Amino acid sequence: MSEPIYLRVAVPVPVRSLFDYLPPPGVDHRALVPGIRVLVPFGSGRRCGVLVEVSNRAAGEGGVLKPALRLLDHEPLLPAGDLDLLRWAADYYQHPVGDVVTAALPARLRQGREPLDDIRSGWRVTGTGKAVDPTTLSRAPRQATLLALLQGEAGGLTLEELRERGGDSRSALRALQQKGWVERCLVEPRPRPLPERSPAPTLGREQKQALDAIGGRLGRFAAILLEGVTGSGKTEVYLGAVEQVLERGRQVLVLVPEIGLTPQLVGRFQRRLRAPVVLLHSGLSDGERERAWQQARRGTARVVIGTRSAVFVPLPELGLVIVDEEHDLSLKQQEGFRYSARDVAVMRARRCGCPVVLGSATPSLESLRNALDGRYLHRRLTRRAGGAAQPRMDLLDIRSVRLDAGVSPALLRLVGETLDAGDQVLLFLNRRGYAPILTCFDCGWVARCRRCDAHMTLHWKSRRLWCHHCGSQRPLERTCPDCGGAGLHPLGQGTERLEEMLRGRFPDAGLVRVDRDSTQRRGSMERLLEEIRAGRHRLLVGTQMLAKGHHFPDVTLVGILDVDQGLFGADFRAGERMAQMVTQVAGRAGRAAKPGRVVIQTRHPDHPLMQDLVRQGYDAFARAALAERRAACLPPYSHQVLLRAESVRPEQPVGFLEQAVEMARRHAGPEVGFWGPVPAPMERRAGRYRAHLLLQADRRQPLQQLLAAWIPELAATRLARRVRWSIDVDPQEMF
DNA sequence: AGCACGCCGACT
DNA sequence: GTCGGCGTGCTC
Repeated sequence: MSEPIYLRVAVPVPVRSLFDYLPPPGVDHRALVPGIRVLVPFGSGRRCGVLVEVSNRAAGEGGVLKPALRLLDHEPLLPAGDLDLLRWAADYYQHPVGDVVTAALPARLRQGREPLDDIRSGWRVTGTGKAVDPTTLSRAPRQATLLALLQGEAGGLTLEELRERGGDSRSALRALQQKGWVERCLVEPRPRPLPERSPAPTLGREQKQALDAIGGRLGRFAAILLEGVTGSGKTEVYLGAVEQVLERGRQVLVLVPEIGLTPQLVGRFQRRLRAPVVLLHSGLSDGERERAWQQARRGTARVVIGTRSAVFVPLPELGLVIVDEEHDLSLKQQEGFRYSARDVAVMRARRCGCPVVLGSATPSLESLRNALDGRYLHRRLTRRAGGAAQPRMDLLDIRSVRLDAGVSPALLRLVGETLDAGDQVLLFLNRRGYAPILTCFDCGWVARCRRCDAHMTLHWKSRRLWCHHCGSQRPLERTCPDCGGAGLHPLGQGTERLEEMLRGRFPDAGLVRVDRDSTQRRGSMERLLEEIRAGRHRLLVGTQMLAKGHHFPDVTLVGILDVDQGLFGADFRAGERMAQMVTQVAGRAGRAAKPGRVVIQTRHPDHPLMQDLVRQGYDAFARAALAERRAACLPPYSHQVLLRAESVRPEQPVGFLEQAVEMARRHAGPEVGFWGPVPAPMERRAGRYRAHLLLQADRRQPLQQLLAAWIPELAATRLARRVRWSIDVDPQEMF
C-alpha cells in the first residue's frame, strides 16, 4: 500500500491559499507533474487550476478532501522553476497565489480549454482561381493583390500572413470567395522567412566594454546596470549580448515599457538575429498571444520581446534577461497584483543563474544605488553615436513674466527663430485639454467633478468638461450654472490651448499635437510619428507621450513649459520623475550637425536639484537626490509597503486601516514604522473615499515577516470584506 | 471572484 | 401567499 498523495492546486480565486485535492481516481501518479492544469470541483461548480505541488500531507484542515476531476495536460505548461518564481512573487507581493499562477497562462488555457494547435485557418486559391489572371481585376486592386498572393502559395496563407504581405482585406476575400476563386482552408505552420540580415556595426570602446562585461558573465547570475545616454547605442550592446547567448543555445527575454514596444526596436532585433523572435504585448489577440507563449515555452522562439507581463513567460532555456528603460513606471503594475517586472526580472535571473541587464539613460535611484554599492555592475555609455553633441540645457526664469498660453516671450522668440531656420520645435506640456480649470469670474463658481475631489478639465474642441481622474464628462454650459451669468473663463494651460495660441502665431509652421486625445484611434500615433519624421510638421506640441522612445533628428529646440509641478509634487519621487522626463525629452533632440537646445521654464531657477540637472546632467542630479534620500531615510535607503483602502462610505477606509495598524503592531518588530492611516491625497475619487497606511523599514526582511503574519489575519476580518483594499509592496506612486 | 443561503418589500 | 433585493460567508 503506497502513501496517500495530495494535490496542492492554485485556483483562480482571491483567497490567499492553495487548495488540496485527492488525485483523480485511476490516474497514474507519474502523470501528476507540477505545472499541469487540473479541473477541480470548487464550491458548487468546477474550476481550472494549476497543480503546484504534490505532497504526502494535506495542509488544509482535517476534513474529507474531494478528488480532482481530471488532468488537463500531459506535460507541464509551467516548468518547475517558473512555477517557483510565481509562488515567490505571490508571496513577496502578498497577492493570492491562485490569481498569480493562473494569470500567467494565456486566456484560453486559463479557462481550461484545449491548447490551440499550430494549424490555423486561412485561405487558398481554388482550381478555377488558379487559372485567373489577376491583372484582369484592374477595377478591384485589393482583390487582384490577394489573388496574386494566394496563387503564389499553394498551401494557402493565414490572414496574419496576408496582412504582413500587404493584402489584408476581409471584404475583398469575400468577393473572391463568391466568385469561387478562393476558399477557406487549414494552413500548416511553416517557418517564417527570416528577413534580410542587417550587419552588426562596429562597436565603440564603451559599447565593447559593456558587451564584454555581459559576455563574461553568461551562465551565472549578475546584474548589470547599463547607463547610456540617449543615442549612445544601448540597443547594439543588447544585440551583441543576445547573439552570444543564442550561440550558446539559450533563450533571451527582453522587457520593454508599454509605449516603447515600437516597431523600430522589434524590427531591429528581427533583422539582426538569425533566430525566431516573438512579441508579447497587450495588442495581441488571445490566439496570437497563446501561440507566441507556446513558442516561448516549447523553445521554438529564441528571443521574446514583451511588456511587463512577459516577465512570467515560461522559458525553459533562459540565458539572459534584458530590461530596457528600467526606470519606466509602466514596468510596475498599478492595480491588482502590483508587481514590478524589473524586480521580478532580477529575481528570475538570480534563480535561473543568468545575467540580467538593466538599461536606461536615466536609471531609477533604486538601481543606481545598487550599482554604487557594488551589488550591480555599472557600465556607462557616455558618447552619442556619430559624435552628436549633448543638447545645451538652459533654465528660463519666468517669475514676473507675462505668459501667453503658458509660453514666455523669450521662448516664443526662440520658437520663431528656430522655425525660420527651417528646423523643428518640440514643446512639452504635461496636461491635456484646453484648461485644467473652468471658473466664473462673477460668482467664483468652479467646475468640479461630482465623483472626485478634483476640478473638471475643459476640452474646447468637444465643448465638454472632463474629469481626468474618473473619466466622467458632461457638456459645457454656456452660462454659469450658479449665478446664470456669462462670466465663465478657463484658467491655466493645456495642450489644446497651447495649440490654439501657436496656430495663431505660426500659421504656416505645420503644427501637430500629440497627446492621448489626438491619438485615440488605433495606429494614429504611428501615423503622426511618421509624418513628423517625414518633415510634414515643424511645430510639435505634446505631453509626456512624445518623450518616450522616439528620436526626432531635426528638432533643434525643445521647450518644457511646466517643470515646476515636478519639483514640489506630493510624492517624494516627483523630483526623480521630473529629472527623468527632462533628460528623456532632451535626448529627443538634435544630431551631429545640429546640436539641440533645451529651454526649461521655471519659477524656481535656483532650486539645487534643478541646478544639478541642468549644469551637470542626470548623473549629478541622481547622486544629489540619493544623498537627500539617504538623509531622509527614504527609498532606496528604506523599504515601504502601502496599504490602500477605499469605500463609498466615508468613514470605512480609515476605520479599516485603524484596525489594520492595531493588528500589525502586534506582529511588528521595532524596526517597522507606521505612517497613518491618513486620507489619500485626493480623498474622493470615482465616488469612493480612499485612505492610506504606509509602513517603512530599513530592511526588507522585517517587513516581509510582518506581512506574512499580518495580511492573512487582516484578510479574514469582517471589515476586510466591506472595503476594497490592496497591498502595494515597494510602491512607486502614492496617490 | 462566484455562488448559495437568508431574511425583508411589492406583485400575480 | 411568492419573486427577488443584496448582506454574509465559504470555497480543499
